[in-house]
Amino acid sequence: MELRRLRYYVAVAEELHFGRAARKLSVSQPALSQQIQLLEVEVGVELFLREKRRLLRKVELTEAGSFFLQEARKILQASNKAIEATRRIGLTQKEVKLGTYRMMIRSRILDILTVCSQRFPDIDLKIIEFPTHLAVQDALIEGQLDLGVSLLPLHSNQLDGIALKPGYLKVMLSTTHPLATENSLRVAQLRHEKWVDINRPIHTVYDDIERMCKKAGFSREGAIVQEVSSIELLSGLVSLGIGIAVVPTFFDASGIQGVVCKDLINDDGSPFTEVVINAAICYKLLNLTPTLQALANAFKSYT
Amino acid sequence: MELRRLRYYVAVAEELHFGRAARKLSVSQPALSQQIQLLEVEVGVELFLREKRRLLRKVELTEAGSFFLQEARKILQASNKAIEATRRIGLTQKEVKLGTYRMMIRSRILDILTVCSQRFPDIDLKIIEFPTHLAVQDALIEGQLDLGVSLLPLHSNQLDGIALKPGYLKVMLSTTHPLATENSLRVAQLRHEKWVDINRPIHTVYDDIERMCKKAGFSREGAIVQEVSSIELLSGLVSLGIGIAVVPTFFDASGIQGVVCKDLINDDGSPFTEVVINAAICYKLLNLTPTLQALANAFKSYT
DNA sequence: TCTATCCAATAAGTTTTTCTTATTACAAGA
DNA sequence: TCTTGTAATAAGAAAAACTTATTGGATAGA
Repeated sequence: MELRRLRYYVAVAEELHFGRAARKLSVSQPALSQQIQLLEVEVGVELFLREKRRLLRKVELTEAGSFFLQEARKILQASNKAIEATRRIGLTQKEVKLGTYRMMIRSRILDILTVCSQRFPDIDLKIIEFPTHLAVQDALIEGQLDLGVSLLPLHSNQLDGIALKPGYLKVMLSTTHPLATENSLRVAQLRHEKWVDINRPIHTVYDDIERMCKKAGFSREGAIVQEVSSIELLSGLVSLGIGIAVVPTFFDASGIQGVVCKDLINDDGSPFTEVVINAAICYKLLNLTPTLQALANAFKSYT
Repeated sequence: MELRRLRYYVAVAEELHFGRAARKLSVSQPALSQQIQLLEVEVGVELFLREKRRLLRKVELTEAGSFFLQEARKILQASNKAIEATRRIGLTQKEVKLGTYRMMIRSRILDILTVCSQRFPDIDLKIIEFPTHLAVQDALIEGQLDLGVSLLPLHSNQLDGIALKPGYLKVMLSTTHPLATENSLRVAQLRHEKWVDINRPIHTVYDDIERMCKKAGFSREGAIVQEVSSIELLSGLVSLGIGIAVVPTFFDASGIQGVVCKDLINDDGSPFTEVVINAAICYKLLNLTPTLQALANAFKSYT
């Protein structure tokens, strides 16, 4: 038997609904049905009342099923506890230095701190901020850091990393901007705008954006009225109506007063994915311990 | 975390030797090394003392490792107990009728009974013997049986089954036979022998064997001095020197006085696998419950 | 009673994970 | 130094799990 199946089983048994349980597990409904069937065969017993050709459409537990639910919960809990306790005993490294860069989104940093304190309570995570994502990579190579969040590509083969979900671009506008009523925007609709943006030296996709505009028949050259060093500052300028900006899709602007974000779309209405911002959790290969790897994995799945 | 990794871990931690543990688990050594590494990353801690570039080549547990071993044992035990107890509660069917055929090897039947009583102690397994493997299939269709062991192919699409390991042919000789000193035999070496065999109506590969002999330049026609109805009787005749016989490789003749078995090989020395005897655990699709499926799986992996 | 909707099961094909067979690298013993 | 034993690594094969699309049965509303 495998714990995956127990996790799936517990989800279905708690929801009593395959569709909902599947959503909760971020898995498709057929995958879930299959795994539950396999589990039933493994145990050799029907866990859900389904035999009656679903006369009542409700999913219900059999007697054996509800017993098994209790046991499954215990086993899952025991395995989590075992990992935690083992970690506590075996941690060689109590302090981990994680490098971030100025442009990095505050909410991501918060997420990371949260995950760490929950899943690795004995690790003391020190966040060290660098001016640019490249400075993070340098610091990793020089051994000043254990882990770093940076943008791809990595500029040394001493480094490696785990990619996070790729980010695309969205448009940030003042709520009073004429285009703020649109659902989504095509690049061409931005041709006569004033822009604000991040300082070129820190910028990883400046040229990509320029290329994107050229393709749509205009240029931002001369239309960029101000450059700043952080995305938070940028949103300030946008909210004041100084200009519009493009920001990564993973930047959450919902808490920021006076700005709205609009999806960028192609002419056919499909999402615009030509410009990609790839971030990763990276480390120096020589310094990679199981602990750091486990941490990196944990961050990956939560960001 | 997955239980597979825990099982692997316990094996290595008990053996303190990757190679031996791998053999015990019927898995290759690299697979085991990989899974253990993944487990270490998952837990975030080194479980084995390996970092020291193996100055002593011995595999040793870290402190965290031996704690984790205890926990892993507990979890595995709990999951086995959970399945057993759930089975006990949920079993809908206490009696299972399993059909076998006369030619079937006694030791296999014993294996099956053993597995059942160990893994499904609440099930009362009734063995019913039929004259031929075809009679087993008929009885399944008529609903007289829950499961059956039979030879492939299945003669109805109402039936399905799980194939067992394929069997090939080996030669059974009297210990006093001139060829009994050989290590292995080519078909052509048997051209002047007298034969005993199973009754044609029960025989599934009679024609295959005849074809095999023809290929080697002779025929058994006329050289078959007696036909019998069970493989045990057959070995009796062989031990008396009445003739030689071909039997399935999975037939264990080591307990039978006065006979030896020799592998059949091709001219190039490779094993002769042209004639295949395919057995399967089968069932009627309509009557298939999770319990029967679980039983069938259990038998499959033990035979 | 018909139609639309909801839901789990099934089917087919893809992706991910695990496993296998080399091969390597290192230590220890002859 | 050469051989042997052992675990780690690499690369490709096999198995397991997952995806989307479809089916079929059951309910609810027209």
